[in-house]
Amino acid sequence: MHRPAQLGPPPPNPSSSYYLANSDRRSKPHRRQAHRRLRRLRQHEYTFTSVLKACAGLTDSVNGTKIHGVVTKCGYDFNLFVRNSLIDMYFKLGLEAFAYTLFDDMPIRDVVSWNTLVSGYCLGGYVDKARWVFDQMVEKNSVSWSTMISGYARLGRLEDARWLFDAMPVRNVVSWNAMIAGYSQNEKYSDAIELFRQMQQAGSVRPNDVTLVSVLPACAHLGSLDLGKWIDKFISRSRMELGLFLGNALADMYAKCGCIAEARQVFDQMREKDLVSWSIIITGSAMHGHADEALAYFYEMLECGMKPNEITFMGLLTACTHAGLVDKGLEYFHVMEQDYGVTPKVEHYGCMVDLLSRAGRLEKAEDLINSMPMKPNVIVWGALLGGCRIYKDTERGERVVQRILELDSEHSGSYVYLANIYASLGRLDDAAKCRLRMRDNGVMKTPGCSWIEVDNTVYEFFMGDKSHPQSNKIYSMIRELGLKMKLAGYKPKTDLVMHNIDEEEKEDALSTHSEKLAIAFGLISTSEGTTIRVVKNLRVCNDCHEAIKIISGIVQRGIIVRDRSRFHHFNNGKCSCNDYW
DNA sequence: GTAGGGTTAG
Repeated sequence: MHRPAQLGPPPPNPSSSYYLANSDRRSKPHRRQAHRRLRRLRQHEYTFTSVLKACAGLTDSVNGTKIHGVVTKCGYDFNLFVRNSLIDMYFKLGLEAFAYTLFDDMPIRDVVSWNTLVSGYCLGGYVDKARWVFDQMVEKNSVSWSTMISGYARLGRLEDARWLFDAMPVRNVVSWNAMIAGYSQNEKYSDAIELFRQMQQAGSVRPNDVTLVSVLPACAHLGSLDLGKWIDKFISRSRMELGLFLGNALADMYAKCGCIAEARQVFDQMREKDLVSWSIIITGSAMHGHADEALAYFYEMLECGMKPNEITFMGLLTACTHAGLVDKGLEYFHVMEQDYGVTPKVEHYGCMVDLLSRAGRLEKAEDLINSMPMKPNVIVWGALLGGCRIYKDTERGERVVQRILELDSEHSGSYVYLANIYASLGRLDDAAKCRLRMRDNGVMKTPGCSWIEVDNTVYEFFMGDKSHPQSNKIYSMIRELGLKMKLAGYKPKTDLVMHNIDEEEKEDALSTHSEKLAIAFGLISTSEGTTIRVVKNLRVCNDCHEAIKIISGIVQRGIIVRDRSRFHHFNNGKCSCNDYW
């Protein structure tokens, strides 16, 4: 690739591949000669186009421009294929001006040329321009449609994407993949899964590895283990190769659905592993609280000659956080830049503040924030606020709240925290004022929401939700459990609930938290002994954590809850996090 | 064999 001069002298007039095909039919030797010339031409074409493609993929603008020079010198720059590749390369290198000039100078243009232009506009973020060109195109093929669809999807304009998807005459795998990936990458996970189901119902197109790589993250986020397992079987059934992307996506799905053992199995099974694979298995172990394994994987990875990046260190630091390994965490934090050349980002500082705050070292956490080379964000301060809440350091907490509200006047957690502190200090007027201010500013608390999958369907529950058709049964299950739990000595931890309601209402509010509803639904709709798996969008509250521990003992079932930051495996009245989270 | 679809953290 770096010595394109070796290509040898070009055929006399390479841009004339069109006439070559129809000329020189006078005699056999002539025809043979022409044939040979054509073949040589194609060979050069092929070499140029694939080298240009490589430059585009590697974003290697130095070699890209060099090869453009060679192409011109050999007289190939008006060859249709080569010209298309050149334009595409320049778009992908971000050198739009070159691409436009080349496009304008084309003697002939085909669908591919126009598709390249549309794709180039999309890459530059000019979707509306792309759409204008697309609408003008007389001849369109499925590539044109898919290009437009993913152009919209990349910018989050899913409705426009979907409109085109529905409008296109013939859909192939790539069109389906583009739309599914669009949903998946814009966090519309249920839509991604729904469309995947429609794809199978349509039956005309068989999903390929790319389809699955787009659906698996959706399963991972929603905790849709049934579908994930089905995909795993589908992979072995159709003898698909477990390549890097597919293996990574599958392992991550298992890890995020609470099956760390299966994740490890997939990981071990993969013949090739890259940095992403290692990061997945390290982060996965961390989420399950298996800090030792996360660290072991880290060292194994180093032995394989992999260089850790910022994501790898996020995994390591969260592993330390969830296991309370403060000193280890500090050690890695210091070493990451010195020994591995990975500069800590805000996220890493956030992780460290979290680690220190949870361990009760609030002073040190605050010092760390003040020593940050960049501006601390709401997440970093929020981690400290969490510590203040656990260790009831109200003085520091108030100070932190001020800083948070300076950054984000709509930070709901701060208002709730402040109101609760005032209330617990008996300053009910201040508490009321705080809540009023919250309402006046239009601050909305993120509603707690839990998902559970039963019979291939993911059900969603909000706090106090009564929209489920089996609502009555769910609530009587909760009442029944409540009685048994009281007998087992459980007392609701009402101190973190809003203070403007009385004790009985507080208990009620607690008992209808979304995770409890989901668990109750799981209990009535699955057979005895089945493990219950719930995913929650926020962190599990203290009371729910206690309650679920007891429930797991009463019903003799494993209950696995994934909250915003980690996994809790409840069994026989205990939780895998050892109450440290 | 020039154009379109893909995994990890926050």
